[in-house]
Amino acid sequence: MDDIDRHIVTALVADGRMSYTDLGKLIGLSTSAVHQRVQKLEERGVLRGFRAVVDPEALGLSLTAFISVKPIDPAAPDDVPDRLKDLVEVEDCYSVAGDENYILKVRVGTPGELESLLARIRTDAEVSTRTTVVLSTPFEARMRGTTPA
Amino acid sequence: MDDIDRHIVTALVADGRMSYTDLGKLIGLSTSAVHQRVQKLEERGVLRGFRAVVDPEALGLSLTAFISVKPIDPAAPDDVPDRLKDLVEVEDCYSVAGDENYILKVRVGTPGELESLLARIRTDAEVSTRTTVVLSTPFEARMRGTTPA
DNA sequence: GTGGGCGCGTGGACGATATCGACAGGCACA
DNA sequence: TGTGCCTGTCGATATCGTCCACGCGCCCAC
Repeated sequence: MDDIDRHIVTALVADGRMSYTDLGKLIGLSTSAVHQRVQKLEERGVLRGFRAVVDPEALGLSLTAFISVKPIDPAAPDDVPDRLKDLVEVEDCYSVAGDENYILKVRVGTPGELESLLARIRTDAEVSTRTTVVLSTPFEARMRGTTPA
Repeated sequence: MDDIDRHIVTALVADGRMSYTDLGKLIGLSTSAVHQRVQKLEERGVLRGFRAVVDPEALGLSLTAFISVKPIDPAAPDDVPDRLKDLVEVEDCYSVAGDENYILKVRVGTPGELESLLARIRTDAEVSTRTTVVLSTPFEARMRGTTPA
């Protein structure tokens, strides 16, 4: 994991479809060399994969919210993530320190869908919830590939 | 935006480097046809781009936190996102309804870095902060491409 | 009914790219 | 001074992206 690797990672975060040829020219290495490095970065788990970035609005998911979650029975075994993983509306699930146990980020289309999602979360995971609705998203999913430029 | 488009989007979210040839076979269309559709999806902004997914730990960013932010002077003009956009540690910035004005997601390497980041946020944006540290991440950045399977 | 325009998909051809193997240089270590 | 390892270059080949011409079905005007 040297500077060249960091440079590669940065470039691929910016453009995941960049060809190895272009990548090589960009960082001053042959096509094969960058190819080998990318493969090793994937093997080591540094690069987890490549994915398309989709506009949630275009999919009709115009309402984003954070839901803080706390078990109703603190003594019960904690398998909240397991119980929530089938709810496709739940995009992120973080276990956190603090008053609540988990923070979820969810995306739905309408307030009505949010309401029924909350009901499902409460019953499926046996938790109480505190919801914060997102009004706008100044920026999101920025990634510093460790190389500032 | 029909079922075929949704299918394409789903496939590209799962694997952003899938070749047009494979994509065509997968959804039962010729290479050229999927190529045209993907281009239009990009033009329409449904597909915002392609990026590599990086393991933050591999970059030495092992500490994630949410920071809720509230202006010290509620009467001051609200340009918090502008003031924070240069802090590369801030990955997401959401304007939210509720007691606080913004929720930030940040990634740093150490508690010490979090401390100095908080100081910078407070002075740069003239806000008070409430920080929730992430202990673990059961899942993150899931994407429903609208096609359940 | 007929003809034109249009959106969408197909198939082929060409150049570019990914991918693999063989080989060369630098470096640490014995 | 070898020896092994890592890393990069180079070249060959199959595959892929990209572009173009064509065909089909649909809608609408006349």
